[in-house]
Amino acid sequence: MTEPNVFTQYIQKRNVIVKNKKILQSSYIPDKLPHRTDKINEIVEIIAPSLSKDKPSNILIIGKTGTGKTAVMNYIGKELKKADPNRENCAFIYVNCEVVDTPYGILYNIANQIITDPSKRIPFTGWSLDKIFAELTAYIDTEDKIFIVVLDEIDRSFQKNGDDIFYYLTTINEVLNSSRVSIIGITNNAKFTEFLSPKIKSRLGEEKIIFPPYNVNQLQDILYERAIEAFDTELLDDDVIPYCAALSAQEMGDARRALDLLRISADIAERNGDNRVTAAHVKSAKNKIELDAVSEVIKTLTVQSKTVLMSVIKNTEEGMDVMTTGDVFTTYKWICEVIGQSTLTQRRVAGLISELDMLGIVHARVKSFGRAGRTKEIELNTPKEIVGMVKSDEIFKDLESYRPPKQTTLDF
DNA sequence: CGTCCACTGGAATCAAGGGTCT
DNA sequence: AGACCCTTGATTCCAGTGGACG
Repeated sequence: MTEPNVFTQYIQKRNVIVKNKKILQSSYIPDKLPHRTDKINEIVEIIAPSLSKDKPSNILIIGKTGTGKTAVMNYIGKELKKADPNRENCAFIYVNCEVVDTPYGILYNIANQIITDPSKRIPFTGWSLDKIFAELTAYIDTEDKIFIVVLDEIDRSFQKNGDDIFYYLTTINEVLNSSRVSIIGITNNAKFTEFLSPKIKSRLGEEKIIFPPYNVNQLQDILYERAIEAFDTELLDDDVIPYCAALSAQEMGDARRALDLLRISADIAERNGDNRVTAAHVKSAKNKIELDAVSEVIKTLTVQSKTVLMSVIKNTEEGMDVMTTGDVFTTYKWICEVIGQSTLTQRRVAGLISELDMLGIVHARVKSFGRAGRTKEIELNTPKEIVGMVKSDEIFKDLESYRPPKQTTLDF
């Protein structure tokens, strides 16, 4: 037995409901993907020629978040490895463009999955893109196989960097002698292709596969499939899975959400020391997820962004429900002065506000006040807990002790 | 109906900071 | 050490723009 320690009481108190946590993780690749066999077959049919060194068509996979796009591709990758264990005929490369969203990063990732020789690895910064292109192309051509490159969340990269890398990746075959590269792009933005240049558009979308959202029943099946592996299902109330499924079905059939919901519900139950998972746990799990999502975003904000957000909060507290860019900027300048931070230009602050809007932290709409000008109408759109979190941030500690200059006079 | 405000949105550019290469 | 390269955040410039006011 282990010696008693600070964790002992915690571990003992905890009821174990989930046998295997990993299975409920959305990154886990199950052996069975319910309601996706048709899509799997479709894709397999297209890329099967790669096993005999014939280049398959490029594929564009379109579908909302949590419709199983990534899971299906990873599953196929796993199966491909089984079919060709030594990567003699084809190699499967997966890059998530949301995680690495710079051209350099994407290329670096692809290259280092292909290049096995440690001495030839590409440094994570420092080279020119041209050089990586050249090096990668040369390396690929020393082999004689089909490279299947999966670019997940491909639209993220495109938004930031345009289509240069896609151009390179789709034209690479013209300079290759022995090997061939085929691209599988995954996007959740159906309109993504509209913004591509025509040439790349037709190349990338040689084959298109649409992943429709799951409906309630399908979500239930998916959850159930995982639940029997992960749980002692006796410990789940009967209405838990249907409830999780129903909640996520409202959110466009997002299976990832459904799984998160189930996992966190069980987590909360365990932590409370309850011995069953109930619908009430699901409810609090839902709240927790929503809150976590926002606080995660807040944490990664730059100092300047936080200051801008703080300005919006301050203005709201001063009784301004809606405000203009100018209002925010005034407060922003004031806050910067108090906490001793350099101020940005109004143009930049306006940009930061737009970013906060896109993140859903504030609500901003451009509105014209006629002759009184045109500006954004900004509203705070954040739960209390988050506001508290921002305010308690260390960078604003000077602000608390500081008494704001009286701007409005209210006589009682 | 035209004017004109107070910004917006986009593009080009800069500076700093990460790094490699010779 | 100096020449380059990429990324990121910030800056500068400038041509719009919706609609209340005159």
